[in-house]
Amino acid sequence: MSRPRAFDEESVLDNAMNIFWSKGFEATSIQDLVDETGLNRASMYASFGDKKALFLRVLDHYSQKISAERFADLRNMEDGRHAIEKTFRDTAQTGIAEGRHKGCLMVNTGMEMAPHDPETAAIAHQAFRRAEEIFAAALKRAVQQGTISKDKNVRALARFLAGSFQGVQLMSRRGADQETLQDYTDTILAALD
Amino acid sequence: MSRPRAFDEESVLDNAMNIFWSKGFEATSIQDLVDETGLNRASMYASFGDKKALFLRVLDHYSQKISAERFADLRNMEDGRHAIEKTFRDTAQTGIAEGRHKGCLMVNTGMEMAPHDPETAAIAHQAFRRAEEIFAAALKRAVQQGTISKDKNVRALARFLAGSFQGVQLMSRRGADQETLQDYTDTILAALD
DNA sequence: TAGGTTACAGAACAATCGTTCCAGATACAA
DNA sequence: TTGTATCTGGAACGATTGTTCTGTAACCTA
Repeated sequence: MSRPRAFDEESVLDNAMNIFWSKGFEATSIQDLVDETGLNRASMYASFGDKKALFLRVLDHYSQKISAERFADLRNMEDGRHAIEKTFRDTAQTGIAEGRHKGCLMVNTGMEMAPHDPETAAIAHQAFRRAEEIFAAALKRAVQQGTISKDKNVRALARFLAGSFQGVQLMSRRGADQETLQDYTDTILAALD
Repeated sequence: MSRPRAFDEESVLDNAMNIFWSKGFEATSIQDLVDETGLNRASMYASFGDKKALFLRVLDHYSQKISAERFADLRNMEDGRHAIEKTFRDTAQTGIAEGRHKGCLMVNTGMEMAPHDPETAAIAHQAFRRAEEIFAAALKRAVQQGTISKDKNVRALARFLAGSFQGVQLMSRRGADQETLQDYTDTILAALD
C-alpha cells in the first residue's frame, strides 16, 4: 500500500528517552531529538505529535522498560527483606557507576514539571504510588518471613522506602560521592531493624 | 555625580529568586525576570550581568536568606534531638502549607543543572555538605545530652538526615499529600531511636 | 508497469530566546 | 545653570525555539 517506515519506533523512543533523561524536558530541543534519533522532523511530528506528546510516550516507555527492570527483583524475589536491600544497593551502585549521572526520569520529571504541569505531575505521582505498593508487598513478605518485626507500620515504612528511593536517585543525579551514598543507603536499610 | 538607581537590589533579588525557585533556570526567561522584578532589561544586564550571573547571585541570596533561616533552629536550639525533629516537622509543614510547591532552590538546582554545569553543581554540593555538618553538630549535642545512643554512627546518620531532608523537599515539590509526607518524616525521625 | 498511499528531506514559518545598542531622562558637582 | 556621568525605556539584534509546508522518493497493490 504505502512506503514503510525507515525507523524502529522502539529505538527512537530509546534515544529520545536518553536525551530527556539527561537534559530534562525544557532543555531538550527538537533539534537535539532530531540529531540523536536520526529521525526527520516531519516524521517525528507525524509519528509522535508535538514535543509534549512525544515526552509522554517517552515517560510510558521509561515505565515499561527502565522502571520495570529496576523493580524486577523487588517484585519477584521470594525473600522480601533481601529484595529491598538488593534494590537499594543496586540502585546506589548504578548511580555511582554511570559516568554521567542521570538519576530517575520520573523523579526528575516530577521535580521539573509537577509545579506547573498537572498532567505530568499526575504521572509522576502515580509512579510514586506504584513504587510504594511494590515496597509494601515486599515488606509484607518480609514480615511473614520473620525478617522484619510484626510491630512495624508497613504502610509508613513503604512510604519511607519509596521516598528514600527517590532520595537515592536525587543524590546520585546531583553527583554525590560514593561514601555519602553508601552511608545514606546503609542508614535507610537500618530502619528495617 | 550621577543618576541614582531607582530600584532596591535586595528586593530585585527576592523577586528573581522566587521565579527561579518555582520555574527553574531554563524555564525562566529574561522577560519573566523583567516582568516580575519591574527592572529594565538594560539595568538588569548592567547591574547583574547575564542570566547565569544573576542566577548565581540568586543562589547566594537564597543561601543567606532562606537556607539560613530554615536551619536556624537546627543551629541554635540547645536540645539537639528536638532541634532535628522540629526542623523536619516545620519543613514538612511548610511544604504542605504553601499553595504552590516550590521545594528547595538548592535541591532543584542540583537536579536540573548538576549533570551539565559543574559550577552550579559545586554550589549545590557545597550546600549539601553544609547541611550535613549542621546535622552532625546537632547529633553530637544530642549524643552528649543522652537523647541519642552513643552507639550511633554520627557521620552516617548526619548524611542520612541531610539526604532525607532533600527527600522531604523533593516530595513536597512533587506535590505529595500530607499523609504520605507525615509517614515519611515520622519514619525518618524514628531512625534516631 | 501504473496508481495510490505514505514516509522522507529540507526549506520556511512566526514566535521567542538571551543580549546589545541608542536616545532621552535624571541627579549631582562645579 | 551648565556639564557630565549614570540610569532608564524601548527598539533592535541574530540565533534558536517549536511547528508546518512543499515537493520528492519509496514501497505495496493491482
